[in-house]
Formats: sequence, C-alpha cells, structure tokens
Amino acid sequence: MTIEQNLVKKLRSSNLRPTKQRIEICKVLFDRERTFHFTISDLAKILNLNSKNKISLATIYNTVEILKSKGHLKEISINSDKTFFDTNISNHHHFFNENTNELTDFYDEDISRIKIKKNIPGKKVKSIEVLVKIANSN
Amino acid sequence: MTIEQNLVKKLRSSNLRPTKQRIEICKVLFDRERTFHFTISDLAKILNLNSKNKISLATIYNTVEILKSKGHLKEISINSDKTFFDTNISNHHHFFNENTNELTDFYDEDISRIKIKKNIPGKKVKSIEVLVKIANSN
DNA sequence: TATTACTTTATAACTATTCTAAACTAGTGT
DNA sequence: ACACTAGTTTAGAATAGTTATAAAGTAATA
Repeated sequence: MTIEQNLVKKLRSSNLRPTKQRIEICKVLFDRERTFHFTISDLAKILNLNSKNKISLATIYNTVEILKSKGHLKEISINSDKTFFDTNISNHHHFFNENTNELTDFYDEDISRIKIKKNIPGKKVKSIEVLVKIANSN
Repeated sequence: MTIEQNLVKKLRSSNLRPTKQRIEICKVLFDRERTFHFTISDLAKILNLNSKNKISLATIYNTVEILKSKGHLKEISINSDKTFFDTNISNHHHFFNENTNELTDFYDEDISRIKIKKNIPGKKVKSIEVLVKIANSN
C-alpha cells in the first residue's frame, strides 16, 4: 500500500474526506521516521515552500485542529506564545531545552513509575505528563 | 512590619522601585493566604474593578514580566490561548481539571520520587514539572 | 532643588488565531 | 455522465493577546 493510500485510509477512518490539501498536510506530518514537534507556522512554511499550489493558512489551522480532535495529533504544553503540536500521540513526556527551545520526547520507560499520592474526590486521572527543563550544564 | 513595608522590601531587594502601581499589583498577588493562578486579564480585572486610579495594561504586563524575571512569579504550561502565572514559585506540580479548566497545586510530597533514567550529554536538569489532567469520573 | 534614570501611560503596531461567506469539490444517486 | 448535496477551501476581515513607542511623570540622589 502506498503512503498516499495509507493516509487516505487514515482520513477516511476518521470520517474526513481525503482532499488534496489534507493529503499534502498529512504527508508532511505523518510520512516521517521520527515524531514531529511543530507550530502552525512551521507547518505552513514546509507546505508552501516549494509547491506552487499554496494551501491557505485557514485550511492548515482547520486541518490541524480536526486531526487533533480525532486524536491524530496532540497539543503540547510549553510556555510559549505559539501553540505546539506533536505527531506522537502516545502517552509520553518531554525534555525542553531552554537554550535552543527544542523539544525531545521521552517515554514511560525512561522515568521511574509515577504515583500520585493525593486523590481528588470524584475525579479520574486522565493523563500524567512530565516536562523536564534542561539547559547547558556549564 | 506592615504588608506594604514587606512589599516595598521585596521590590527593593530585586532592584525595583516601589512605585504606587507596583505596590498595588504586589498586594493583589502576594497578600493572600493561598497561591494564586492568574492570567493578565484576571489581574487587570481585579486591579481596576473598584479603584479609581486605573493601572494601565502596559504596566501590568511589564510588572508581571519583571516579577517573573526576578523569580517572584512562575509562568505555567497549560494548553491555552492565554498565558497563566503562578505566585507559587517553589517546585511544584499541577492538577488540571478538564471539566472546569481549574488548576490546583500539589507538591513533591504528593508524588513518588521522580527519577529520569535518560540523560542528555552536556545538559543539566533545571526542573521537573508534572501535569496531571483530571476529569469527572462518571 | 536640580538632575538623572527609571516608570507609567495611551495608543499604535504586531502576531496568532478565528470567523465569514463565496467559490469549489468529493461523494452519492440517477 | 450529470446533478445534487454536504463538506471543504479560500482570501480577507475581524478578534484577542501581547509588545513597542515615545512623551509625560516620578523616585532616588546629590
């Protein structure tokens, strides 16, 4: 199955019409080895750099929002004026490099088991996310 | 020592002139029992609700930014279109209530000791922050 | 009191994001 | 193939949070 067919399947399975634009966007997001941390403007730059058929910003916003709502993207919590997204939707954690503003994933196996000793009556834990801020050690 | 004298001391110790506006702002931020989670607009609303000497938005932004840079406030990472701040500057963690968007602090003693098993060469861990998302259990 | 550096302010500018409404397109039935 | 409908894209306007500007005001210091 080609990459494109896979993406069409992914879109259809979320009840999204596989339009030209969505497929282009999904190629950038999901056709890669490693997970991808990005802002809307990162994505727009990549999409519209070399192609003659520019995709409008509104479509990029819409598509990212809808992919997030379908669970194909995650929004990341970092102090910033921009919103970051992550193609890694599994439960995982981040290193945030304060010198370069870079994000790196790490996983449950890279951290000791976390146990919350306080419980909030009537509430259920939905997720536990750890943000480790790092910086040059010198 | 009065509250005001304390705040003046706090400002001076950070090389900040204790102006009328800064003292007003600090009163709202620091003269309270519990820690305070707020956005700029929360703070502006409180400051300018009943007083006749309105403090300009620019001053509020400036002051919060400078208090943050001096370590008297912390910026909080939450997915949101607004920036949140916290008067609790100690290392601590948050519950985020997905139903109400409320934040609640919790501390190192409420969580098992966290050990990061992965190390990034040349980098030092500056902080470890945990965000626990909770929601109604029904 | 005079001087200087810092601070406040209104307002303009900027930037990220959302809205709008018209044009376009994919899917479906005929 | 054609027409219909619902869903999608688009440019541009609108909105909202935040930062910059430059003039007026104020605190500290001598």
